[in-house]
Amino acid sequence: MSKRITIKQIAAALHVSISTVSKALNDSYEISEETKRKIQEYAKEHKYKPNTLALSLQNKKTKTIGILLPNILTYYYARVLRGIEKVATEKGYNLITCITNDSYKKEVYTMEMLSNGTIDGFIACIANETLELKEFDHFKDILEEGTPIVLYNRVHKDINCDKVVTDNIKSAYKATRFLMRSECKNIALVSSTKGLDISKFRLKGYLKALTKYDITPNEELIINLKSEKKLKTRINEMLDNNQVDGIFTIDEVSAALTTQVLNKRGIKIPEDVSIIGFTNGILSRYSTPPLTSVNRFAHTTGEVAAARLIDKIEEKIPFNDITTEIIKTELVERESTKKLFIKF
Amino acid sequence: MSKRITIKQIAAALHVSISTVSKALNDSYEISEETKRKIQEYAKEHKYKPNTLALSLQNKKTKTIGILLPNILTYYYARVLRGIEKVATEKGYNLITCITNDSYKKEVYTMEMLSNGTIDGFIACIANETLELKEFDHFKDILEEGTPIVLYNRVHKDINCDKVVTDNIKSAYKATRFLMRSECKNIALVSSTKGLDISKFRLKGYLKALTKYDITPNEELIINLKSEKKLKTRINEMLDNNQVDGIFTIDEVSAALTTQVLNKRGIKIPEDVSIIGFTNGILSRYSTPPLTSVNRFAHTTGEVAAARLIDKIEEKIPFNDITTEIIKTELVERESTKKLFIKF
DNA sequence: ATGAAAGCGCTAACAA
DNA sequence: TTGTTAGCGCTTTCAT
Repeated sequence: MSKRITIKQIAAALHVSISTVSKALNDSYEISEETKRKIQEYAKEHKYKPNTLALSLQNKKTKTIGILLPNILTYYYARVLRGIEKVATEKGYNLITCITNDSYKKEVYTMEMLSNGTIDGFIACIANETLELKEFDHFKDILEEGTPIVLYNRVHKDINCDKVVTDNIKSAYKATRFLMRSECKNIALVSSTKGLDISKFRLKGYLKALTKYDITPNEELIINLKSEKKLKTRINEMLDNNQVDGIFTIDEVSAALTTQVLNKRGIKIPEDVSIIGFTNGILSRYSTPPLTSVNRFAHTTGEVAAARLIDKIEEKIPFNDITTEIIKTELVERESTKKLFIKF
Repeated sequence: MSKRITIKQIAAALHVSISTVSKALNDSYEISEETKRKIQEYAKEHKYKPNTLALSLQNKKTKTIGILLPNILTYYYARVLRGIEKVATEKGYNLITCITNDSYKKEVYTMEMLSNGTIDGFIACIANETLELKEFDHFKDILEEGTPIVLYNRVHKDINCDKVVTDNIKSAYKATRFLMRSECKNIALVSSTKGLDISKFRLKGYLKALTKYDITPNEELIINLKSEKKLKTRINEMLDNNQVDGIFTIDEVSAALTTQVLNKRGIKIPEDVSIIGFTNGILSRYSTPPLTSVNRFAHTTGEVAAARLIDKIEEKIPFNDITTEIIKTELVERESTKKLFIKF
């Protein structure tokens, strides 16, 4: 257990000054080849590694980004993280990752903790609780201090910083329209994320599509619950009392549970009922049958957010140049919807 | 954009010395109530936050743990991370998370990067490539330096440090036995992770169970591929030419694809064929039908690893006290296997 | 009760 | 070409 060696120790061992060692290790032109060689050799031999902390203290730059995720078990966030990680690594940045669990308190605490020189900037998705409380002072304070923040997925207009979002309304509109074009007449909506913005916006897109095509929305066909707990029961009830030939599921869990219910009832997908999902995650790809769904490009979201933040940190963009990037979506056709012969 | 304030600035503003400010902020008994009040008020007013970097440099402790994950999209690793995160937060530690993508180079680079004062210890899952190359010097060097490491899931005997693992052989044995007890005679194995230790060990457990119950393993019933690419084709071939009434799938993706194939062929689960999976992730829970599978307690794995590492860091356990913790598994019965009436 | 000074590991301006 | 010194933000002896 040989502790790490410092520049000072090298200096002492080689009877030169500390700054000579520093310069030699940085390959400065000021130092003679002879001395450089000697010092570098000694350093290598003793596995010298510069102390990052000391460097950061000096440069006022840590090359570290703080990431806030509401959770990591949802495929979407895992993929966003992957995207961030990719460009961060390319540009030599490390990631400090914190999972807020959608708690306001944890979010505030974490941001306080990290905004003291530990990180150069934040990439964050606002916790649900924070959004409900409408308490954004911690974001504002940090921006005030000159630390850049990029918000993704969940944002709020009161926080004046860069944002990367998905157009939920438009995407839901397109998904619903797709069902109509594949000849579905009675299109239901199933959600287990009531209360979240995404749920609100996707519902809006669904309603917009129906209205646009002169279909009066039927309340009985809209299941919008806060959790997945009673979802199966409600879907069964709906199917007991209504004719349904298309279902737009707002989140992956809803899609999976809907599929399970239909299967239990002996309803064939897509022959009897078509299903279209949102968020093209692992559940969609590997479900039986594979699910047609809206791909959100989570990975791109992460990449864009990271690139933007790093540009801000490195002052390639002025701090006050604020933008909102909208990541487009794409419909991935699989086997849970009927093949369309008329393309549009 | 008002930059962060330092202790020095407070001292200047209040015409006291730096050390007085430091002591006052730390509520030292040496300072008069009067002065303390004045200083603390001023600090609060100007939102003073101590610079973590400077503190870490001083204490030689960063209260930060480096986490190495082969990937984050697999539910298992996401859950391990969650477990680590939980205890780390409780004990006031931050996490620097790095995804190695199973690359040896990235693993070495990351560990080099972080082991320079940035982190107090590592929790790591060895990258596949590293395991293939059998190159463990980076781990050994870091341990030499006195930085503790806890390895989880994938380990190697040449690395002498704390470990947290699953008993793959035993678990696979139990899963296979379960199929036999639910009256399956011809039990196939499907894997898309050939080459990994997990694949090797689970296969071993499967064979052990067959042998134990006097069944001669049939090579035609063992599909062990390196990726999921040709998996469906191979499963179809197997089903074309063999009688199969039980399938042990070694990973979640194999389970999902097997389910898709059976469904396409009109084979009923579990009436015609029972399936049992490994790793009780999101795919198992939400598949149609829900999958009976071996639960690995990924969350516990993370918790145990983190607790152990922090104890090491805080020197509650001597550095040389090395243990290997085996996390037990549990079979979660769902709908992809026949109900057993004889419990065991 | 307050302050001066050294030091954590390193860089960089300046001097020799 | 090499060394001295100050300083990054903070804590902690040791004087005063």
